[in-house]
Amino acid sequence: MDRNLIKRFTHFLAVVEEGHFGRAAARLGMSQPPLTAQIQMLERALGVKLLERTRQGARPTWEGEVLLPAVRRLEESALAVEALAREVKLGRRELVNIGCITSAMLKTLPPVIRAYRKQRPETVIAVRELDTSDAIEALRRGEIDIAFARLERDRFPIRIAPLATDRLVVALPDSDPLAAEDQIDIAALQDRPLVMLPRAISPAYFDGMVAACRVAGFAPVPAREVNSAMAQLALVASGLGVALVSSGMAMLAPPGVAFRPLLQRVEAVGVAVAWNSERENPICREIVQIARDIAVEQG
Amino acid sequence: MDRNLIKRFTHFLAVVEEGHFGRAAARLGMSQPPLTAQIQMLERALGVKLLERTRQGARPTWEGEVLLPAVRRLEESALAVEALAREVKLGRRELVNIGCITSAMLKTLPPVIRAYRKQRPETVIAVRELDTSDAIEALRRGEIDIAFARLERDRFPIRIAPLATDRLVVALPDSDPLAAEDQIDIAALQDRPLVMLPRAISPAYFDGMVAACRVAGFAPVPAREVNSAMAQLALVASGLGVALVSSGMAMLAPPGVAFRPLLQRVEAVGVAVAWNSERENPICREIVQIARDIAVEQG
DNA sequence: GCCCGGTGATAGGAAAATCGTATCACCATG
DNA sequence: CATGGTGATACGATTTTCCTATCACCGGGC
Repeated sequence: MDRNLIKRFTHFLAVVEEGHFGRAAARLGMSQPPLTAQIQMLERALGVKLLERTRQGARPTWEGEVLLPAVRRLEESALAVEALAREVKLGRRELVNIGCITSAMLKTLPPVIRAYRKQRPETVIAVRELDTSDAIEALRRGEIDIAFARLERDRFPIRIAPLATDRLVVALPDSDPLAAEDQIDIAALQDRPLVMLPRAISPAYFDGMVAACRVAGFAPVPAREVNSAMAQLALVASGLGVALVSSGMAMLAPPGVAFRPLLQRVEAVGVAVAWNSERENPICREIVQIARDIAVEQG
Repeated sequence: MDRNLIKRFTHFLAVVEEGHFGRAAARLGMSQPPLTAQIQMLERALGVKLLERTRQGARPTWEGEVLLPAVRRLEESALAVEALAREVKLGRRELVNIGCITSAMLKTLPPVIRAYRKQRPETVIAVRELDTSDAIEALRRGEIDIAFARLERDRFPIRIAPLATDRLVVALPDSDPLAAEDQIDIAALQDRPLVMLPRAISPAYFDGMVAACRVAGFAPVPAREVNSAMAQLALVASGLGVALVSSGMAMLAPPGVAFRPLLQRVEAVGVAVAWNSERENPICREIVQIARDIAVEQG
């Protein structure tokens, strides 16, 4: 990747938003001619014209329009990093806040909450659905006290207790020929478009899935990326691809989707309960213990 | 924003992933000393030490760990822009970004996508799960082209086409005595703790539910608020309360939860397809038309 | 038709950023 | 003690980015 292009994409966005090279330059704190030069360099590097220039200013070409949403997300990611860095520099809760990934929401969490509630009926329990990476971050910042997420090791100050191993299963459109089989050889997915979650959302899921495909001799080709496990299932139901998902998702019975186990028993990183050791308190300890006990009972 | 920092964040990520300045430099196609310099400039600019240096290489500090997920998202955004630019250059693809609320994810969206795909197999469809308020924002900013959300009227520049009416149903723990009934009088919920979504997430759902309870002579007491429909169901399954949810959620068939219709037919704001009239394009028009046609067929 | 003003593009040079090679400082290991 | 591996420092070269000044083009008004 040519990293010098990254900044230029944000310049492109400024011009689109201002619709005018001069005003965009002012906003970026520079003069107009070098901004023109940067946009032209970007266009040359991509081999695509991104802006139509008129006397009334500039507006995106069709190609520019297609790129725009992704460029916006890049800008927002950069702003998010910047904002987070500011907060980290400054360094700073109640009740028990639990974060939980989608696939643990209906399988792992309810029995834990039921048991905890028997012991501590007066504690307020708040639950948020979060993906693994957001859950880790929320633990660090003290926004949640406990997380149920797909993690395999401690990372100071986050401590974990593994609750279960997990397996990957195939989610298919129920009209798919492969759905007629009881089990599916992972190699059969070689040329199939895969609906995947980005690595950032759940690194363990992503790495486990990539590793399993590689062992079978191919690199998974992401046909689509989506931002949630539910969206993954929706695209499968829409016929846009198949997905390797955790077995926890098979507890849902969404119409249009068939779940099939893999012929190869592909272990995935299971759900663990996690907490921030710097913010450990009796409630945390109790919930963690309950989660462990239940995991042992369930084998 | 200091745009020169963006590239350096991606350098930081490479060092973390390699755990070694030398190997990270090789991966980035540069030599080690300037990489060291770039990281130090980044640390100085942020006023935060991001990496501990040891003889065995480098690993992130606590602060570095906190920033890491956001930096990963930045890197992936950049890769996504690059990948999309490549596709745009080849002129092969059009991209349509769709946002969809959870309850429409498996009921409304798949048939629309299936139909559209028959007409335009070369169009790339990207789907994101968003709640109603986020979907409106994303439409305004042009991050998505189409949204399926719970809306009842236009709000310039957002235009909508209603697709369906909807009804509220009761979600109960399946062991609940009330689950034995075929239909439930809403008044029976008067003293039951309700698991609710905040108004901000879906104003239409909230207002419809509050209105129905008031007609029955009581104000709903939110025992719990959660951030997603999935978390709502998880708390019901955990025995922490009951919920009034849209009938679309019953399609998930989650374990531990029973869905029962209300005795009173309580209409709720249904799912509508929405688009930004300032960014209207042929693809939007086609998808909106397909969604309408399907809604009419389904009655 | 002519003039004017607004827009982005071009030109040339200066400044800043980024880079490379060479070397250093430190530390663990044998 | 010698060696090797790591990141840091030093210095100079190269590349990138920037600025001011000016140009080319075009539409609108008179």
